[in-house]
Amino acid sequence: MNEETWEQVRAVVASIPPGSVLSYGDVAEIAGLRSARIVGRILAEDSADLPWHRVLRSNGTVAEHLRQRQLELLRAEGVLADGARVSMRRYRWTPDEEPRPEV
DNA sequence: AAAATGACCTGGG
DNA sequence: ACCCAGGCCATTT
Repeated sequence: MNEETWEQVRAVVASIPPGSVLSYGDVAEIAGLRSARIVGRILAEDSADLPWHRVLRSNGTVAEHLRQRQLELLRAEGVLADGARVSMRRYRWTPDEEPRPEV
């Protein structure tokens, strides 16, 4: 894993504002990578000082072993999950977006 | 060197 | 909702 992409990915994740989320694939795309797996791998390795909970699967679910923790952290900033699934429609972040329309 | 393993994604039936 | 196939790619067996 080269140093550069590692920092790229971290920078992208760090830039996600509270109350919004991105998928692993989104992060990969923004960071200029071709694989979402790499993003997951980097976060798995070291996510200590990042808002890692704002990154989830493209379908709004999260990995089993993180489910409790991640949804709780998201709930704390206003991102509500319907059961095990977060609505990407509502919370997905795009850098230029305006206030989201209701439901 | 070859195969398995992930905090993954997309498209199809 | 379900299952499956194929793509993805660094790291570890």
